[in-house]
Amino acid sequence: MTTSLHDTLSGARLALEPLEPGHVRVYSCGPTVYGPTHVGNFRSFLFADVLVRHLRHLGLRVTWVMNVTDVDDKIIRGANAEGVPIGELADRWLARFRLDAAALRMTEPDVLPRATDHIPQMVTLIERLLEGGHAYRTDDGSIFFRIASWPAYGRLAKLDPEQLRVGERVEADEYAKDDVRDFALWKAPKPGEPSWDTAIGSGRPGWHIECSAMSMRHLGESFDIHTGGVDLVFPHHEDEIAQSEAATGKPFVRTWLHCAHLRLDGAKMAKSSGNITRVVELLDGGVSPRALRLALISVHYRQGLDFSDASLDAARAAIDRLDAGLAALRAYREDRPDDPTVGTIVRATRERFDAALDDDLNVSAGLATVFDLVREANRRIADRSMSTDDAVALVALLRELDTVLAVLPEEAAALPDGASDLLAARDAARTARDWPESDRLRRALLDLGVAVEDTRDGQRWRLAEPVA
RNA sequence: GGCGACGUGGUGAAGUGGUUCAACACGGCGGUCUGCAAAACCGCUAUUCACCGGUUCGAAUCCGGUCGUCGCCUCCA
Repeated sequence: MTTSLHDTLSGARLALEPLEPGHVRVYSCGPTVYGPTHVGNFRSFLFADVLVRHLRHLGLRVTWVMNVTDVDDKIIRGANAEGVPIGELADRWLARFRLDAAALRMTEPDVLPRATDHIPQMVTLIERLLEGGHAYRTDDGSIFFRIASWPAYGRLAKLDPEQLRVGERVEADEYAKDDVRDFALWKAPKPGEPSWDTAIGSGRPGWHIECSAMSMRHLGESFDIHTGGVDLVFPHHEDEIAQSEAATGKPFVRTWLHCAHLRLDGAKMAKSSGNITRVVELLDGGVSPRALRLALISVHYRQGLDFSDASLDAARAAIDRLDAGLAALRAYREDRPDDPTVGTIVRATRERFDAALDDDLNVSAGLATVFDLVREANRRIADRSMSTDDAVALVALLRELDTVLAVLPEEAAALPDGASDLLAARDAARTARDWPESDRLRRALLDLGVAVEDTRDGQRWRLAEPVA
């Protein structure tokens, strides 16, 4: 069994062979913290999350680094508008990002490095580029990468450097560039902008250099996997490759993974076009975080995804089915010999699931195995053909697979205050065949967020999710 | 203008040459179970994979063309 992933640079499916056997190093382009993160951003983060979770489920060690861009034009503009330092604005939105990430059950990255904490590493990298003749300084003190010095430029994005259309808006301080296509490594200080005094002069970093500096710092000059949204292919990742490999002379990244866009009303969801849905708005609006997570991960990452209320509703319904199946398994009691087919199902399901994820993260196919498992479990519950221990084994498998998907309810879900008394009272009412009281208590429990269902094993409950 | 991706049922969406190739989920219809409800289970819901032509014993899957949708070439996950 081999994990294979679609690499953007080669355009081919590559078997995952970590540079250090058994240890995979992953870098993901994270948020720019100048405002609330939208669901499109999180599609990109969550696909990396699923990748990391899957590799760990396979038993591999993974070091996952996700950068935080805390200095750029938009942050500076936002901070100036509020009259606060950029650090204050960045801290505020980084905190919000962490809340969103936790709600969506994104794995905590091993390192969440901030650009402003890595100025020395960026400076060192720029010095190496200057020494190697790959960068030059302009009259105002800015430093640019010389694209003409790097013949491989354009390989990732499949763009011919000669054909690059030059943007109409050229900033005044960039007129001094040798070539309009050259990109900024270091920007000379300007009034109203933060600036650092360094060995290469005063100023602030360009956008791309931070990812090269931080990934090298935390993962080494060559590492296994780099992820991001497709819109980062050019120029961001193209520039990262050029500046990194020009500085080190080593291959930068083994496998480039890019996820397709989320679409809203048929068009790409992007801050610049205004058609965005923010995670915090959905959560505040009562959308189930688990349904949102499922909606964002259930479509293959290289496939465009239409985000809508309907897709959330469908995800919510799918979550309900999983919850109900899990609750039914946990409530199941039958004193009988074990069902010999259960062990077979457990092994086959795990194998199919891992194979699906190994196949370029085919989450849809992986989910299909989970739902097949739920149906098999429900069948055995319905005809009472398995033992209590069999049900326990199936719950354990669901929990195991959910270490990758992370959509099942919390293991230690606690009953709201007073609910257990109501459940006991309802149980007594049912024994007395007092149906009006039983129905009244069922409604009362639902008001507390506890859904009760009656079965041969007595009543069983599960926590109702908020409406999606 | 250059480059690239995609087009599967009522909906979302797997599948990329042949043993269930049309998975899985949502929705709908019928049935079983049940004090009621819910959940669940069973059956039905695409003889067909944008359209046309070709390759092949055989294609949703490969090739060519047509139409359509989207993305990148500029900040952007």
